[in-house]
Amino acid sequence: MPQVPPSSREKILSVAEALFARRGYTGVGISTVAEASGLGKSSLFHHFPSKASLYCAVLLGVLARIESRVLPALEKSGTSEQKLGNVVDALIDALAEHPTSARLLLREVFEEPDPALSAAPEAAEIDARLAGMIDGVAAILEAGVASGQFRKVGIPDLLQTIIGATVYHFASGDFGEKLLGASLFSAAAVARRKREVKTLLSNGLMPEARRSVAEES
Amino acid sequence: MPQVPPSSREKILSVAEALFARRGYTGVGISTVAEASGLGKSSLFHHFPSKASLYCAVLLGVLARIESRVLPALEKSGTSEQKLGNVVDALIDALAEHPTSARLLLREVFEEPDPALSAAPEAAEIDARLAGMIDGVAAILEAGVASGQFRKVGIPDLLQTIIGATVYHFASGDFGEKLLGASLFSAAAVARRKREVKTLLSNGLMPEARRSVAEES
DNA sequence: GTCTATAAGGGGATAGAC
DNA sequence: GTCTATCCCCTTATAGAC
Repeated sequence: MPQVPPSSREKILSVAEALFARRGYTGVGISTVAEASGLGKSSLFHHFPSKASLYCAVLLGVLARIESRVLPALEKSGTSEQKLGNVVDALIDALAEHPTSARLLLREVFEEPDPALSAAPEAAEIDARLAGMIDGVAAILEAGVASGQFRKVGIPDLLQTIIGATVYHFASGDFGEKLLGASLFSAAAVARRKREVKTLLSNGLMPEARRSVAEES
Repeated sequence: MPQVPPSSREKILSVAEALFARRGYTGVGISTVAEASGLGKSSLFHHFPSKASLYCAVLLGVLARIESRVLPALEKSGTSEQKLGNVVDALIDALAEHPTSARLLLREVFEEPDPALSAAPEAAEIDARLAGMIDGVAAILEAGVASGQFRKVGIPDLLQTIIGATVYHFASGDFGEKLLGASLFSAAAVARRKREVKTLLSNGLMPEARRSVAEES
């Protein structure tokens, strides 16, 4: 957290992140971001040359925050189950840290990008960094299947399920909170989410009749 | 499928469904829908009084298609595992039937609705019908836990996981296809998705050391 | 680094001819 | 039931004063 008052650039980025997460790229106008930042419309263009570049800057910041948790977790050693658990913990911590992260990530993953956005020079980098993290998780799953620690499972399908269980979950906003009857982001809800996802995966991926007396809370 | 050429209204609905699914409510203009339908902008307003009402009409059509498969599946009897499997099959069939369905549903579930949309009279009905299906699935899960056929699991969290594994999966578009290396909607991909999701859930929800020699393809 | 002013175009929606 | 023409507002972006 900044000890000094945030620069205009930081203020714009944080305001834009909140708005883009809620309403999407096309749903937010530059003027809205400017007003919420306490600036005039055209002052914004002094800091970011275009709306698309502002959006990309927001997204790169989100990716950096996620990577700072997930990439170290990918390096940890242990059984395949432990390694997968570490990554799930790290990813969920990352997504729970800022309520905007999962929403922006989910949009990036399923939404057809605006022409202005796909033309942006940062677009390729964003894709590559996302793909890098996914490849890291895929490697853990593949090793687990190859070593017999996980049953034979479709890796891409499992990746999709993991993304759904994490990114979608923390992106689900009011709908998810209505379903849970409570905040998605409270410490208790985040801890429960980690436990539920890891337990489902551990049990669901177990290769044979090797179930121990797993932790039944 | 229609034996007669589609009416303008049907043409508009199908065109709008494709566009809204890809680009979202704010990402699609009325003029785009009109042109793609082979009509002028204002002819569209003869069929739908506003953009919001067109969007709601699209969404209600999607919901009707999903309900036509999921609601009957909710009535089938069997073990909890069989009942859950039937619903997952039905839901995946429904989402695989039209590539637009999952995208529109996912938007509905995670996106902040445009003011014009939340003000629409159909909004409450859309929410209610979505909630109805979710309640039906929740009832199956609760009965399974209560009877000991499923281990003790957080129902809302599990619902979120199921939504992620189905709705998110079929909404993931190019990203998902790049991950799978093939179409999300081919008969083979759909069948595999059903199998992977049902197997993960069956194994993951099993209460104790009761694993049989589950089908390893 | 922020502002006012303006450009140039697109948005949803309406009126009225045919 | 479809069209042309129009209204008014909001959009991104630029120019230039302070």
